[in-house]
Amino acid sequence: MSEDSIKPQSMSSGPRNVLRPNDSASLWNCSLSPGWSREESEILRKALIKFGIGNWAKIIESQCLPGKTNAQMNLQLQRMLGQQSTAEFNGLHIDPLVIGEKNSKIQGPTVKRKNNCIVNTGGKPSREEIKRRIQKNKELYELPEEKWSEFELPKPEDPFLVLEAKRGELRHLQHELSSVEEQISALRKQRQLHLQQFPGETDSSENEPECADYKE
DNA sequence: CACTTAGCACCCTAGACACA
DNA sequence: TGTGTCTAGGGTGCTAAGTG
Repeated sequence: MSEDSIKPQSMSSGPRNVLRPNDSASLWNCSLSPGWSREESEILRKALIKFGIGNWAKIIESQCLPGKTNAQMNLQLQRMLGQQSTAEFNGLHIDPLVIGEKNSKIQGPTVKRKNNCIVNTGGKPSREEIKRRIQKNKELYELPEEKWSEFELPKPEDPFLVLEAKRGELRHLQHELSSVEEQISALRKQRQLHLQQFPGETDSSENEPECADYKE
């Protein structure tokens, strides 16, 4: 830091750099982050068991999770472990959800949590302390090699095939949307005809939800 | 209804660490 | 020793719930 008197600013004020559609309703008690699908989370879990916790370079190299950065994966690991500090599991072939399950049961006034993750409050542990914890966690949680060595991770796909699949998905959704729009339009016409024939009846459509959201 | 508060997710960066 | 990587911890903006 060059300016020791200035408080570090992690993010500039004003609008955020990235607009996130997933800035959404509360996701309490949900292990998934909005940016992670259940499948992706499961792939990461397997990759962590196979390559070892914190071995981001190998996971990225395997291309089993294209587009994910080590920062994103680390955040998801923290959610799975249920604790912010990951150092004590570094390099271990463990199931992070086992630790997460254990951490979720830890309660008490001294337990500080952030995003449902236990935050380290007792000062930064020394190198020796971390090594000691790694050894202990290895004895307690490490899975045998014959278990994780046969884990199958998704192979990197041809980006053109991925693009084509996404286009197909988009076409399907567009078709579904126009079908729903047609149904709505037909119902409206039907109702108008009915009201023309029986003008005395009230228009029950007033109680219907607005469909404006469907318009692009 | 407007405002406040609580709690969440994601972003960001300083500093520690590993390695060439 | 320089450089790149990793990660702990803090900041910001969001929504839901609470309150007057």
